[in-house]
This record gives sequence, C-alpha cells and structure tokens, in this order.
Amino acid sequence: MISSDVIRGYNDTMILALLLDGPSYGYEISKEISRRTQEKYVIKETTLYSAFNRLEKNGYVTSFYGTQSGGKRRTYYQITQAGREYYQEKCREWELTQQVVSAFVRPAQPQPEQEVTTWK
Amino acid sequence: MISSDVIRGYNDTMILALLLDGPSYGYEISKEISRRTQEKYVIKETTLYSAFNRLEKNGYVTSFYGTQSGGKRRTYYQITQAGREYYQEKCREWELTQQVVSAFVRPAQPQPEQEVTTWK
DNA sequence: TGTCGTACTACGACTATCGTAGTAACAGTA
DNA sequence: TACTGTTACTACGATAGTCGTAGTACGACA
Repeated sequence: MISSDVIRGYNDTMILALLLDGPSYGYEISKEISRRTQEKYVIKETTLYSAFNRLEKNGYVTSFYGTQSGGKRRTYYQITQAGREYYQEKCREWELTQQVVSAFVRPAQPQPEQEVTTWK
Repeated sequence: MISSDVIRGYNDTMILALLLDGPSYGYEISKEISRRTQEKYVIKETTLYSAFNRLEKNGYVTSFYGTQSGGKRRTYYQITQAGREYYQEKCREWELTQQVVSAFVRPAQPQPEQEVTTWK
C-alpha cells in the first residue's frame, strides 16, 4: 500500500484516465483504481470527491445525474476537451518526474558495514 | 521545470540520497539537485530547510556547524542509520509508485475526432 | 423493521510547499 | 570606508491537498 503523499499530484490524472473510457461516478472510479493497482493504491473517498470538485471547477469534467440502480442517486462525471488536454500534459510531466526522481533513487543493495572514508 | 506538487513526498528522499555521499549543507544540496536534474527541478529554499528540520526531527539526519569559508556559518547535515533505512524504504516505494501511476498514464497519441460510442 | 450496500456530503485538522522578507557574515571593489 | 554581491540561512503567514470522522439518503432484501 502506498502513502498518498507520493501519489499526490496524480490523483486527478488517474481519475481523468478512467474517464477517458466514458462517464463514471465516484464509487466506480474508486473501485477501478483499486482493481487496476491490485489494491496497491486505494483512494480515500474524501480525496476522490474533493478531486471531482476541483476537476469540475477547473473545467476538466462536467457532471450530470444518472438514473440510480440501487442505492443513492449517482453523480456522473464526464471528461471535457480541456480535461483531455490536461491529462496529456500530465502524462508528459510524468515522464519528467520519473527522470528527476530516478536520478536520486538507487536500486536497493546490501549496505557494507564499513565506514565511508572518502567524503569530499 | 516541474511543479513540486508531483515531487512532494520525494524531496526528503532526494536530500537523503545526496547525503549518502557525505555530510552537506543547504546551499550545496540545492545546487546539486539543480545540477543532477539539469535544472528540471529546482528546490525552493524554504522547502529545503523545512525538509532538513523534518528529517532531523525524525532522526534521519544529525546536524553540526562547520567552519565557514566565505559567507555565513553553515549547518551541515549528516545521514543517520535510520535515515539510510528510510531512504531504502522510499526507494522500494518508488518502484511501486511508478507501477501505480504508469497504470494510468498512456503515451501521448493523436486523438481521433470521432465520438466514443462504446461506453459500458 | 432492521440491516447491508451504495453513494455521497460536511467539517475540521494536519502537513508540505511557497511567497515574501529579513538577517548575518565575509569578499571584493572603488 | 562604503557599497555590492554571494553565501547561508530564518521567520512567518497563506494555500492547497489529503485524511479522519461522522452523518445523510436511498433501495434491496430478509
């Protein structure tokens, strides 16, 4: 399980990615994120709905009420053209982010017990 | 240039990575991050120093005053064993993060103008 | 009637980052 | 001596995203 501090900044992107396949709603998005990541990342409800509000405020999604099928009335969200563009932008940014962070992350290796004596 | 919202959660890791090579101080760390990322990511001073405080509070680094060589007295930071372990942990987490985010990021491709009609 | 599952909504706390500003010390130049 | 530049922080308040907790609402089923 991943702490969401490291995902922060990509929650919106993940949601938009799923909306590319068509309109969806909170509960379904949440389940799909869990499924796609094999439960490695489970988005919190409050995080998800606050993301929806942010996305709508920014014009990246629009919302409408669907016909419910058991349970409370659903709010569906649909991605807009601006949303698609924002998504593409974030995808490109992700490439950069990977480069940047990878420059500091070393593959795990057994640490020798000796002391480091070659400080500059 | 990268917005730090996406790096958030890895600033501490980057700093620890540099401290693996030996003690260092704010200004030098800052310059080294810029250098290693070819200015793709430039850490803000306030972010950096607040990270130092956090790392020290958590026992991942210790600090001491160095002899200055032109300019104000420097505070040097040295990574601790706990810091090394935390760093390794974050490196493993980074692998997971990459898997998770990559499951939602698609390579940029020209979007066809047609409408999507295969909503589930 | 009560419980379960779905689907939110409200609210306040926390934390990392950021902008702005100020301080301090020394070096070099005029 | 005064000024300017570079190094090296330090303080403070604003902002934004996430999180915990709690509550609401609706339908299905027993």
